[in-house]
Amino acid sequence: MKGIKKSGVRPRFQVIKDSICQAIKERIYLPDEQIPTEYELAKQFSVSRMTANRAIKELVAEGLLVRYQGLGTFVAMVQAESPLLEIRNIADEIRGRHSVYSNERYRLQEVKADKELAVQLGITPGDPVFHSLIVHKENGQPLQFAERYVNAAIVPDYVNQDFSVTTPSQYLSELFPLSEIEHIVEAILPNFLEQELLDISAETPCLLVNRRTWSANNLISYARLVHPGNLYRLSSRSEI
Amino acid sequence: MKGIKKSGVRPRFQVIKDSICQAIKERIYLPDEQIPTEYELAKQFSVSRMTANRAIKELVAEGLLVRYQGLGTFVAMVQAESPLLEIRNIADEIRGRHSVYSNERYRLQEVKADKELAVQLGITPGDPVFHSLIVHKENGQPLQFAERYVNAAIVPDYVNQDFSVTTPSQYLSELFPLSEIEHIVEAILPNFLEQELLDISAETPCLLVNRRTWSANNLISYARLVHPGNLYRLSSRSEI
DNA sequence: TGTCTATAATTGTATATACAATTAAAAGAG
DNA sequence: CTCTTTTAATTGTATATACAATTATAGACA
Repeated sequence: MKGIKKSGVRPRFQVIKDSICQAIKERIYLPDEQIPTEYELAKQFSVSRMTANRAIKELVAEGLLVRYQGLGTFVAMVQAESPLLEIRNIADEIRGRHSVYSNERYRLQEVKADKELAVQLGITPGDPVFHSLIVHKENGQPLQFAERYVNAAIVPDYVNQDFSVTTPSQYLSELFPLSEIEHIVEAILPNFLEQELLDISAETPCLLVNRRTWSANNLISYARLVHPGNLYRLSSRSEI
Repeated sequence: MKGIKKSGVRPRFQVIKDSICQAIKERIYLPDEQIPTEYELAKQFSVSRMTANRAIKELVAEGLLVRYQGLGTFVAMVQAESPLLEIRNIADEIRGRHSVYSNERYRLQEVKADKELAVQLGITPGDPVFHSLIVHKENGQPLQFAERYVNAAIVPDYVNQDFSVTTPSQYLSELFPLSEIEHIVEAILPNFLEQELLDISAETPCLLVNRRTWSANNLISYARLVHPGNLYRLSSRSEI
């Protein structure tokens, strides 16, 4: 009969994973410390480099390790520190609270990308982009300053749309189905325009959500969503 | 700085992943439908079976596909994108990799819960809690002000631990395996103590991560993690 | 008919090898 | 000394190959 030993045999890559996990847990490998290279692990466990590579690659995916090409593999600095956040459409969020949603649209025009914007959109400074600016309000109180830049080379007709009948995100999602989305959250103080439109003081800290969207590997848009810190939070609660 | 769209060549396994992703998205492959076998994909994309295997294995890890040995690979039934995004600290990218970690511990003592803390921990004002305060630093620069309150009624020995050999999170996670976790992120201006310990001005906006943890329906701890907004960001990037 | 068996299909694991890409450090040039 | 170039170390990707494990099914057999 074969197959009996199967239940007892752990795959070799799993043995390596377990060993590294335990070493991290027992603080034999400390945070940010370099662990043995693939070559060394392969020798140590008498496996091929590919098998050691698989073990490490999976641990990286699980967040226990980080690795840098040319440098090595290191124990992740912050274990289990990554929150899950829900970033929702602001209008839905406001309506979900049974509040009155409204907005004010301030601009929709073609501009030339400055240096920073060019970096964000992966284009060349001076390239044309479409710029729109909307302030979303809850019960008349400004809750989000939403500035969006769209790559004009990819979406040339964006500026000609009538966004009173459709919405920018609706228009974009139909023509350019979302393939990838990036959010970066940071804390800032509002600039003058943001102070004015959000009706807040210069000392009110704000949550800034930077959002970039891709469609079929094209970087379509970059949005800057500014929220007054005293009115808006990102939260999540999850079972493990 | 990379991490932006790889402009040059896309790895072959990535091309296969993209192709399958898109086919799922466009409902060319329907939920529960079998997709081509590794052998067929390898032939179709003119790659080795190992490369096709990698593409599929990663899509399985991402939840788009499920596979059964001996049967085949199928489109996952639940394509329900949770709006929850896993957000990770990208302090590494901001600071670069030449970092030396250190921390300073300021307190570990039993205190009585005030009204606000009692609300957070679901206890009665005056109940005992353990309070610890650590400032995490890299290259001597303060990066996180971490204030943690632990319910003393549930974890009575917390204050007696020697946290130079173990860590608070390690101790807690072993005795009280995490069952639920809540994060609330907001933007604040630092109070005087935070300014001092983080070595920032009163005008530096900060990201505050409020974290509460549960174990077996007991509210174990409440942590207040304050990060200077210019050094700390939360980021997520996900394929759809 | 019902049950066991062999087989084909498919995924799972493992190896040896090769070359590319990235990084830090050493070596060299001025 | 400073700047540039080269080199070594390490991870990233890719291939060809082999055999193991699992599953459904077709076929053999009683």
